[in-house]
Amino acid sequence: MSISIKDVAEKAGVSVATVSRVLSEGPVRADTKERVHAAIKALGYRPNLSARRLRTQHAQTIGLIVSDIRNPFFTAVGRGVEDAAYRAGMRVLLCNTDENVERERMYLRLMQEERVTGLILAPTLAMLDQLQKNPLQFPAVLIDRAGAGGLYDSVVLDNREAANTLVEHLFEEGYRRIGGVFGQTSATGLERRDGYCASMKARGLTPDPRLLPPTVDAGEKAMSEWLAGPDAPEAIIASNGLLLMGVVKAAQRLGRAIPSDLAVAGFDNEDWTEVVGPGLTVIEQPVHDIGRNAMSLLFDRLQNPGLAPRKVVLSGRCIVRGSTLASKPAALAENRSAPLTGAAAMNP
Amino acid sequence: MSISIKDVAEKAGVSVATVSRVLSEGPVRADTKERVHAAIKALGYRPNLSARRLRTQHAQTIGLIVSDIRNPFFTAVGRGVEDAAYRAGMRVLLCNTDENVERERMYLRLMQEERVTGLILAPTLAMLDQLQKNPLQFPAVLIDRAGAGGLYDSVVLDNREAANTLVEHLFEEGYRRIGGVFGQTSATGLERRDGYCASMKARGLTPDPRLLPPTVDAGEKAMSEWLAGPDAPEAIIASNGLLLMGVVKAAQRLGRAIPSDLAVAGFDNEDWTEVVGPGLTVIEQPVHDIGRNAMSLLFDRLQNPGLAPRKVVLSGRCIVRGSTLASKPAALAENRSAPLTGAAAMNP
DNA sequence: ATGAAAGCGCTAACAT
DNA sequence: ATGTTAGCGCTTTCAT
Repeated sequence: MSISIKDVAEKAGVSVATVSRVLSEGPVRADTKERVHAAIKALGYRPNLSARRLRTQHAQTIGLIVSDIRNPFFTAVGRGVEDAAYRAGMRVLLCNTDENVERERMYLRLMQEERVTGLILAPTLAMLDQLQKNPLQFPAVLIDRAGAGGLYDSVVLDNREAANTLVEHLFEEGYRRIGGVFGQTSATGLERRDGYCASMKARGLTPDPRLLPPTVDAGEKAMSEWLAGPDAPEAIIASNGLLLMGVVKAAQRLGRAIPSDLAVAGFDNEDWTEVVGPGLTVIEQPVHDIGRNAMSLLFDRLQNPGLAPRKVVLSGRCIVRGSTLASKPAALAENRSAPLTGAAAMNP
Repeated sequence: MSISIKDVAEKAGVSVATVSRVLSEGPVRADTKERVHAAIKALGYRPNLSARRLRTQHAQTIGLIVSDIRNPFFTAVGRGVEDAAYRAGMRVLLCNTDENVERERMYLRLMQEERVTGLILAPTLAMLDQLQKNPLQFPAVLIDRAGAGGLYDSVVLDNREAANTLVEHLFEEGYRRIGGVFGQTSATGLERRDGYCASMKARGLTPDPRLLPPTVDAGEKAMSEWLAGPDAPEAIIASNGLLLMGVVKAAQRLGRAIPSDLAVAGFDNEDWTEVVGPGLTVIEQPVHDIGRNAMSLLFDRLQNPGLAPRKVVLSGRCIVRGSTLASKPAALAENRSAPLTGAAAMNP
């Protein structure tokens, strides 16, 4: 049993109410306040947050559920959330679902049992669906992956635009057979795929998107097979940093030079994308802003629960590096304009 | 106000005690149990963890305080901890101090206010000191950075051995002017520095260690100046993944080729170290094991508080890649054996 | 300015 | 097997 407010009250010769007032900076005479502080120090008293929360019905806690803590995108977003939360005197409860709906459900339950003040959530596709049917009991903001739904506040990237930017850039550099690997567990992965497909078609090219688990290993495995086959692309787009890493690993393993054998572009401007090979062309997401915006939407909603759901759409910034800047013979470039299906047809 | 056990009891026509028994799988008749479950479902009841914790005096919570969540080493350790915790029915409270003693103290206070069951902590140097003077009120396990102190259980890498392994490897490859950058905020950084210095001296070489804040930027800045100066090393050791990244960035910025202009070795086998340049030689830490071992020590202590503090020392594995494998003329190698101070002296 | 007392939601004796 | 009740540590009326 640890030291309670009662022990402090006894030691200071006052009532528990007075101690409580001292703790909450209430009206207390200076000398009694001093006596109480002395007692607190002498006993090493620390308030019990469980008791306080139970009494006040105020958790002062923001839940943050992300799908993969190993993904630097989410750690960066987390920092944004944390900074804003602590400025507001709130704690952050960080949970990691591993893109696993089971765990996601478990953590959502936990959040409810903790009676969190609000929640910031990067849901899987499956969860996104459930959230529309069974709305949450507390204010929530969706990040990174909001889908179309209109029940929740959200802050996302303009994924279609960003994917289009990458396709456009590759097209202008002369690439035609442009493939793409996309995370299959998130609305974001799908949106980037859609943007890619639309952009390809708009240029008269045949899209070749592959949906994968958003992990390094899945990316490497899929790309290894793809690159070794007859329908190998001459440029590839990866929908997040983990898949991008997988692509690079596969290219290296197969001895494909970047960009001369394979041009590479992707999402997430992580440190390593700058130093690998000739540098990787990426869409940089305003990671910290995503976190901050999410908190800001959340606080607005806490103050005014009646607000209509808002969607904040941020833009990515395309950082062009050497991985997409092959300068090659025009002849080869000509060759490239053959539609992707042409080559694919060679492989019945 | 949310739904409480009382509402459920009323709806099911039983007492709150019975509901509580149902929740804790106590002895309840099958049909009443069913009625209670029905009521729970109908009302969407979820237990209030604050109340439960207050009553049971059992937080069922493991605190985890790390110094930098952006460092993949710590996210990986975190996963190990989380896995073990959830298997034991415990929650993890993850906090991130940014190597900032202020925040570290704040979080330590928070842990106490949450009345955590136990704590896993990667302390800064300054905190390590305080921990010896003012012991914590609850069981704690130090990870990554334990220093010499004997008050706490700890699980660490054999840092001196690992640093020696790197020096030895570089020496055998013919490098003589071997510099090192080490994190200045952790016992681990200092131990690796000491191991490096001892190993250098044992080979008749003059060590040139630099202590830095353990960040990419600090590493890049320091190395840029170092490499541009007259006492530039021909090989460099970096004491963690962030500094290692800084070294690589600096080398690239200055147009130094790896390994022909600068050999590079470091700690932490992150994905990117495999794909950058010729691949980076690194010490791989058993990251997941560190987390798991920490939890295991913690649980042992919870069951038996009287145990004497134990220190688990794990070994790193040296992964040799191209960044340290320059094959160069013997003449150059001869040149290299000139003591580092010789060159340094040219710069008064 | 301070104290007495109720009660937040829950569990665990102790009754029945 | 089930109900009654005390109390975990705290805040917050309501008195004084």
